[in-house]
Amino acid sequence: MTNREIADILKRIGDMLDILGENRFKVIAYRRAAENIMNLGRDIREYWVSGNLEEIPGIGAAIAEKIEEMLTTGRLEFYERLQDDVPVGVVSLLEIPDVGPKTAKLLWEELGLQSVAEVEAAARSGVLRSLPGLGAKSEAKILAGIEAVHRRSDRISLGTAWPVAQDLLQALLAESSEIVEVAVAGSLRRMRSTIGDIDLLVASEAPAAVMRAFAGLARVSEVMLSGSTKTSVRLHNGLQVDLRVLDPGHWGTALQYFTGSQAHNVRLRELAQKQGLSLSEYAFKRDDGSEVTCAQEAEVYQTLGLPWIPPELREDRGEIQAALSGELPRLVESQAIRGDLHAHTDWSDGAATLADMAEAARALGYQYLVISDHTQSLGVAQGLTPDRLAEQRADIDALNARWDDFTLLQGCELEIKADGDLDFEDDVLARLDFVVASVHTSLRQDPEQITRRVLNALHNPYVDVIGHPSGRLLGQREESAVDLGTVIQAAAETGTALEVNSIPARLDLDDIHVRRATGLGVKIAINSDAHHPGGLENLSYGLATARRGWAEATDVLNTFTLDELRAWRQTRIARQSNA
DNA sequence: GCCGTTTTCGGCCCGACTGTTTTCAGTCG
Repeated sequence: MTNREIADILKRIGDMLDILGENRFKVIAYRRAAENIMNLGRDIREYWVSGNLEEIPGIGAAIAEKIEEMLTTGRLEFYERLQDDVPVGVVSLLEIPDVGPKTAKLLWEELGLQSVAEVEAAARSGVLRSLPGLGAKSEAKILAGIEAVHRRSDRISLGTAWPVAQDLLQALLAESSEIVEVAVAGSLRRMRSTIGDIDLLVASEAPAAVMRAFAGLARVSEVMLSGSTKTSVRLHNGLQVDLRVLDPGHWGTALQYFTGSQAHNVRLRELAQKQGLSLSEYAFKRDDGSEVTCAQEAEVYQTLGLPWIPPELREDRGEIQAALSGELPRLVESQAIRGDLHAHTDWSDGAATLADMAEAARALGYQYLVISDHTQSLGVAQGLTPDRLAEQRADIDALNARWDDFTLLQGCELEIKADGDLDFEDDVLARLDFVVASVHTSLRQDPEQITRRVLNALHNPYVDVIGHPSGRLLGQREESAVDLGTVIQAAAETGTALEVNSIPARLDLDDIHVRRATGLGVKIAINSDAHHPGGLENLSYGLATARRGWAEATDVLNTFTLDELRAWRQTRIARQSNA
């Protein structure tokens, strides 16, 4: 069983116990364990084999025993027995917004409903309103929630949400003069790869006026909810946006709170409690009722004796412990990026010329740009033959005479073919300045096969980086079956770098595997994979993903100067060729 | 069910909003 399968079962156990009305801390324990397993970045079997399951945060003797049973037998008796008490179909009712454990239990016990479809039918026929505690409004709300489920209101990508949020902030500032501070909060500020809804935060002395202005923005199609501190709207494009407006004096606690994550906040509040403080989005309260307010976010952490923690780290993945012991990473920043190692031109499937891509990279302040057009076997992308590659080299050399502060490097995005062979012979690769090798075809191979392909590329001394290693396309395609744990191990041995591809639908490697890779000394390359000049700017999303993976500048290949980059490649080729 | 710069037992975050409520439960983040 995979990490995800085990985590899914533990999470569902949490849901079942919740519906049964079990001790809520037991429920939280199962959910926390599931979350931490999803965050591992390595196969849970490794912990099991070495007898270290209980080293995973949130996993104690009881859950460790259950994991062991699942890994040994592929089943879990406890889970199967629970299904006699709560059918899995009842758990699925929790997917409906505004239906929680109590309502799910009610619908099941009173009406025998065990699927979203059955609840929908019951709601339409008007029987839900007869249940104790439910009325006509609740019935309508449940129906609306089910329609939202049907619309498959999937999470949207970071690259979609970020510009929308910036636009909304600008529009809000233009509409209202009563705004003291504005910020993006929530998972968007933490730069998660996908976003459920956009959270905006405003500090103002006139909240009602600000919220009226917000509800009146042209992009807003519907006001879903409005209270004295919070307004939720739906935009014409279907996105949900929550706006909170708070007093400027409470800005620090509010920004901290609404940035989350929820799990991070819970940890922080537990820490506060140990210090005799109660933390809310408004203030710290002491037992005697006196308050400590924070106008700046850093003051919140300072009050608890912590350094400020960057939003990208706030996922309860050990950041508070690291902050307590003074071991927070010094995350890589955009100024440290000296170049981009993966970009396409009209020589293959890009939209722009070599010169246009180069000038765009130079305008970003880069020292170098690697042109990595596709190679011959990727026909759909007009992949280059060795001959075409030689012609391109002449053009690149000619262009390089233009600048003394910038260098265009010739690379390629080398096909790792379905049988594991590479698309060029070594003598062709040796003439290039840089090589990114990627899988684009036969992504549905079984784990052994596709992992062997990537390992083969890793062991070629001329391959510098493995491009978008998992092959995922967020919301469209699951990652391939490639065993990233094995790939990362091998990269640590060969000295090959792994890419964090910055295309918003990819963000691949993801944050969890970045952390695992850098922890083993593997260099990562944060690349735009741009197919037009504007695409270079997507690199900020890859950078954020790397930061979420605790990456420091020294972990990132493209913080190197051009000389360092060349030396790195030469040294690695020499070492790997002798190995 | 997990966990420990007070604890191996007794804790485990905090508030807004909604609906069906005569004082609060449920859900959400």
